[in-house]
Amino acid sequence: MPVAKPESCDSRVIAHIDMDCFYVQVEQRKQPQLRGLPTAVVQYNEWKGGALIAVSYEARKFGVKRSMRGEEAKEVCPQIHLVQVPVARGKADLNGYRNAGSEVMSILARRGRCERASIDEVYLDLTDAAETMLAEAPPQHLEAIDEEALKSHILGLNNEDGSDVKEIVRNWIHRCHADHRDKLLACGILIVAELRMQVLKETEFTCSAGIAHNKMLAKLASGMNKPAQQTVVPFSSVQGLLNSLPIRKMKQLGGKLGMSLQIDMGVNTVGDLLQFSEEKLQERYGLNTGTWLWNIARGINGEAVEGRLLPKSHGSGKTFPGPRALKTVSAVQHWLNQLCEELSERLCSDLEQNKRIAHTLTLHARAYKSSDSDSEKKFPSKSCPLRYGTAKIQEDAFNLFQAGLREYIGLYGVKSQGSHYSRWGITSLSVSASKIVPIPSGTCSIVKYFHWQSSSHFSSIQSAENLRMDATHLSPPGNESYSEVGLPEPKIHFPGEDSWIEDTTPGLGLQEQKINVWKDEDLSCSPSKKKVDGFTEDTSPLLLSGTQGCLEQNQNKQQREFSKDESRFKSEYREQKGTRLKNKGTSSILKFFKSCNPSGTSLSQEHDRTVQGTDAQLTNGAGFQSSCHNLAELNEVEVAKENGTSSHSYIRDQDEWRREAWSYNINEIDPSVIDELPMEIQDEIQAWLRPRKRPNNIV
DNA sequence: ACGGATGCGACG
DNA sequence: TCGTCGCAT
Ligand SMILES: Nc1ccn([C@H]2C[C@H](O)[C@@H](COP(=O)(O)OP(=O)(O)OP(=O)(O)O)O2)c(=O)n1
Ligand SMILES: [Mg+2]
Ligand SMILES: [Mg+2]
Repeated sequence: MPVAKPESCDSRVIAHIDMDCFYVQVEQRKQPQLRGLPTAVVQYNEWKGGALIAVSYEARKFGVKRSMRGEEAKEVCPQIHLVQVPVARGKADLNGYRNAGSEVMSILARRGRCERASIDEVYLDLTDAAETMLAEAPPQHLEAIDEEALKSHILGLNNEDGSDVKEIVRNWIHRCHADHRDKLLACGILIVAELRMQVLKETEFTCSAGIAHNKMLAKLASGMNKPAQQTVVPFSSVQGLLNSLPIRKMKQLGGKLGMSLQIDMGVNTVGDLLQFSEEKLQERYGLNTGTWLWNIARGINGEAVEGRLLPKSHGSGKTFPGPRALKTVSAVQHWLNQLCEELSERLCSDLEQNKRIAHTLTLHARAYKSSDSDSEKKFPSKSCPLRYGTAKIQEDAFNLFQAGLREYIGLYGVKSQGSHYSRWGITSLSVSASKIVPIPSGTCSIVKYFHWQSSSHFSSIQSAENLRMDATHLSPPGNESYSEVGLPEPKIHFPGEDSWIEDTTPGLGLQEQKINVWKDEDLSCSPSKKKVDGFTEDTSPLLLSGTQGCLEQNQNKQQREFSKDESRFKSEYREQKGTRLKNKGTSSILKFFKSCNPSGTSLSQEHDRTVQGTDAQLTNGAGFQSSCHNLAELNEVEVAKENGTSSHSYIRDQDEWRREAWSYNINEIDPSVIDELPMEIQDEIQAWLRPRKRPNNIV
């Protein structure tokens, strides 16, 4: 499964940092009186006290475990404090934890490349920082070693046996005879200790860390001594560590693969893997996995730490177990609306804070079918272009659901829902947004070039044509092959339920309105917005809801400044196949931004991946106040213009879609702007220009 | 079918 | 690509 990479002598300094009982700490920061007490975070208190998803170390002493029920926990630890996960829109709301995780990450990213590995952990590549320290201020010459560093656990050292451990650690850090790799790890110890102290000081959270020469070992080490400790894996201790390590403890081997190794191959420890040749492992588990296993057995893991602080997707979902399964279309629609509302908020936050736009909306569902106790059938996932705006997301998600449902039902006969309404039940629903790319807004001159402009409030009602058109307006690298599931199709009739749905055939506008009305009636749980006019879908400004990292806020201010500019910039991009700019690769622009954006307070790393072939067509009303709202409208406006000026046919094949999405009209770019760009960018742009003067691909 | 809500990567 | 699956926190 995991991809393998080579590297004979890997001397990188990699750290893995994992927050201690993270959700608990987040709640304890909110309620400091809970600190030091046995505490757990539960979600959905109603049933058996809710399920535990995080447990404090005090509570763990009593045997309290994750996935216990609240009531169980009370049994083994009567004094335990159970804190509920916040609920919004009838579902768990994890945003507080996400934001807390972002706080931590912005600190941990200070000393080297940082990869968000989960909501509470990151990998760091500290190689450069360690090398620099070794050259400029080697630990050997330091008189005072930080106390936190002295508390490190160094695998393979004679510690844990009584004598003065800190002295031993101090000696290990200081010693001059160490080989280069150990010296680098010694630097890693100091850097990580410092980072962890900064995290504690600035967030009040403790964390634990592993420091090693690769991600696998660092991850392994971070979990060995918790909480609030750090563990180092010198090269010399690797084999000893792995030889006795149960195979399931290795990341990626905790499931079927690990079980297969154990049962089919008799591999109980990672060391047991050494007996098998790479070919043997490949033969059984495939080329990639085979090589990966062979390497893992030897402590080799060349996977790079990706520089990515932000998630690649956003999802919102809920399960409806057993008797609670959704059995009517309107119930599904209700919950889809909730999920989409949350998703839309988070997309809006992402846009504001990180200037990123998501391009694909996906709906996942699970269903059971009690027709002939043949339950457990796969409900197909469906995706479509993502249009911003809560109501649009809701509408599109609902259409995706209907498309999935038609398929799902069709698989065993469309007829059956006629007389006795469907026998299906939806046991889980989720919507997610993916293909998230930064809005290109590179150098200062480019930023100036993009005048964020105001847009008036248009109706959000869209024609079916536009619904297709705006799909690819702002597009991620190479996508745009979308099926028609996003198109409004005749609604399925479910007699006896959802009566109003049956007469929504004519237009989206009607349906939209009805949805809103329905929402208004039955959705009192949604606090912020009460005004629903048929058009403006979501008037609650997301800006107010965020407890967002202050880091990005600065950039928002910057954008607000630009947004005051009334003038308008517009360009269309046209690009030919083959000259498409890649996210990674040899783009000079990419290199340029990489070299000039080493530090920064924003979690957004847009500059590292600028020039996605998209263009900023964003406009913005009064400041940024309604930015999210306007974005959706803007898409439509631009599309409409596009239609008018270039007379596109909206019946095009996928290839045309692709070109469309990447295309722009170079003639509308002011040449003088190019002169302001750095030379290496100018070169590249000049290279684009010539081949670009070509006839259009459009009719 | 009460182990929920998310998120990532690889496969075909 | 999309959709499915595995694995993870
Ligand atoms: N099955 C899981 C595992 C984790 N989490 C959430 C709650 C945790 O607090 C957070 C981090 O997961 P960890 O595995 O890192 O566990 P903790 O941080 O809670 O404890 P530890 O100190 O062992 O890392 O993710 C979750 O919701 N569901
Ligand atoms: Mg943790
Ligand atoms: Mg974790």
